[in-house]
Amino acid sequence: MSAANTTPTPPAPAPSDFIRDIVAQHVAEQRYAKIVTRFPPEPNGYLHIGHAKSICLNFGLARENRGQCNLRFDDTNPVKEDIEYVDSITADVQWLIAGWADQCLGFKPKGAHPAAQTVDGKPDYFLPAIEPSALSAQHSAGSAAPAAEPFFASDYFEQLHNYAVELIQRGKAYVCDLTPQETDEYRGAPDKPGRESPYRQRTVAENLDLFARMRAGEFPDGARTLRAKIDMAAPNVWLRDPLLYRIRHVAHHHAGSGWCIYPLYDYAHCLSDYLEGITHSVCTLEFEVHRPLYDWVLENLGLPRPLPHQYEFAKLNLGYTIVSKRRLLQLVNEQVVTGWDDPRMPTLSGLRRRGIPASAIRAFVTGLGVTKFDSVTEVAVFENAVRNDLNAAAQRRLAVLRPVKVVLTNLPAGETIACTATNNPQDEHPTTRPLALTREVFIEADDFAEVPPPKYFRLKPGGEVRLKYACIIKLDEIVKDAAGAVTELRCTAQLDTRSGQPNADKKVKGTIHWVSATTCIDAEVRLYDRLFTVPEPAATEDFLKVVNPHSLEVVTAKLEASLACATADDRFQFERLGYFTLDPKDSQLSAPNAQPKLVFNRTITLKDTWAK
RNA sequence: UGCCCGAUGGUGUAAUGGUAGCACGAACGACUCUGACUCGUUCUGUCUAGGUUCGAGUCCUAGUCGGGCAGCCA
Repeated sequence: MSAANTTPTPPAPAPSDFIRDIVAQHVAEQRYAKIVTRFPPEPNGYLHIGHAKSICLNFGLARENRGQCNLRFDDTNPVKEDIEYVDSITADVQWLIAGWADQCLGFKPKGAHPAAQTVDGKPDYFLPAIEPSALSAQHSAGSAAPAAEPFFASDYFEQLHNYAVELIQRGKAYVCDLTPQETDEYRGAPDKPGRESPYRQRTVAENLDLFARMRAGEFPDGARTLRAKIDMAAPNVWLRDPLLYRIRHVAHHHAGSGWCIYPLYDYAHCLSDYLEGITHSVCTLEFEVHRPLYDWVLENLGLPRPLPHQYEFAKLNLGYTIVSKRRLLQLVNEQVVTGWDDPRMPTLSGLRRRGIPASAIRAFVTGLGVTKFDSVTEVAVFENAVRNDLNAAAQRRLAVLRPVKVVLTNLPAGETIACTATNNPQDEHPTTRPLALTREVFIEADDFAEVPPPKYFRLKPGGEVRLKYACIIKLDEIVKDAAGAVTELRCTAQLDTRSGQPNADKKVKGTIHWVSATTCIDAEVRLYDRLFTVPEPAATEDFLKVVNPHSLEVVTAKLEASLACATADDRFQFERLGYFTLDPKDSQLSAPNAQPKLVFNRTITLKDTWAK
């Protein structure tokens, strides 16, 4: 059974925050027929843990109000975007919400564009999501996979263009010939009003003609722009005749080669929301000063349907972590990591490959709350959510990372003693598996000390320790090679201390893990540690200088034989060590005519309160 | 220094004019065939100054500190 997708969502306390309160009030007032939110990434990088907060908020809002949340690519800048990112983002979102908010995910019919309609006698465009019931109906009808895809702002270029023409006709927008440098100068400064462009008073006819010629490709990049006519003296600089369209003679990864003018965020985003019937447009704090512009565009077009509104919250900052697509791209480009999905990366792909369940990420971000306070969350909170999830989900196994050989001198070679191990003591009705104790076993190097520190519970000269699920052993003799290195520990096994035997209840202070030297298998195990050495890497002068040089250590470990059948969906706890999972990329489970190659990633260590 | 936003233990948050609570963390202890889990005890908080009020973390004013905004990025 796969632990990856069956981890039950923890009994989440009904979240409450200022945005949910607003939505709840709108629901109570019946302001909208249905709550519709959206998650609008730009396809210029992979999604990371910070996006998880936004995804869970937007999909949570939809889920809690029987609404919908559209996945929409905010792809209005073709020079920075790529189809690779469209695919990874789509997969990551679906992974994160799987089993939780699948029914809320808004897709549109493949290839669909907003349809012209009439509302209250006014022309309008609308592109609603496919009803989830329609999607599942197609499934059960046995037809091919429903032809659905995410939303793309670039699918609205035609409508956006029509709205721009409308704005020009209303005298609310004009074509400006200022160069980029001049535009900056004319804008003024936050504490100094700007100056009006000399092109501001062009006639509607002139603007219409020029805008048409912009679209027709008559002018080079940067020669002209379309600008909103608002107020060059506004204290909010985003209201100083902001740019609506710029000229870029490049093809678009989704829209093709039909355009050489592309809309800017502030113009495209609010209208994309409107076209999809979004009711609550939730974004991060840095867009707060853009909200008046969001409202201005919609209000000045006289649109017939209820308008969406923007609400802002503080994005996630995590200790010892970089949450910035630009900087993560740098880590990839400079090969500090092996790729966007390197298990040390805070990307959703990296976390997934590392073995962190989606349910743990959801529990983590849900517990954070939603506020307008710019904060930094300690990694311990995230790690706690991961351990919490995995403790309940993971199958226990025995594995030795740094082996030391132990010989049980009173056990004849070739004899095996059958033991029984518990798969997960957290289960209500735990299952078991057989384990074989043999004359030679491996134990963890850390679990033996010739000169033990105070309060050392493990194996020491003359001391006793329990081999978990087997019996108590006593260390009689330490064998070393010529160089003085320990080669073998000779012990006596107290077989009557096994479960079910007369002395089973004998207590020793320490219990350690082990594997049979004759039946164990070898595997590569990758031990990950945090990628940065300081709590706020983004705040340092050069974050590449605080990369942890020990973020990855690779060992060849000895694993109990049952692990040979592991699958990439399994989550394991190697007892007393931590949580591990098969690396889905580098493991070769069914290599023809060859031994399967097992590569395990350490997801996270167990908590260790025995400080060393 | 123009505009906008924010401030509750070490960290993240709750309390919507009426007992400052929860989680993480830390310390100690109990339990333990995982030094895990679980359980128990303890620790630390309303930025400052005024005002309104029977009563203020909450409302008002001023200040302090922090964040954001001057891309033809999103």
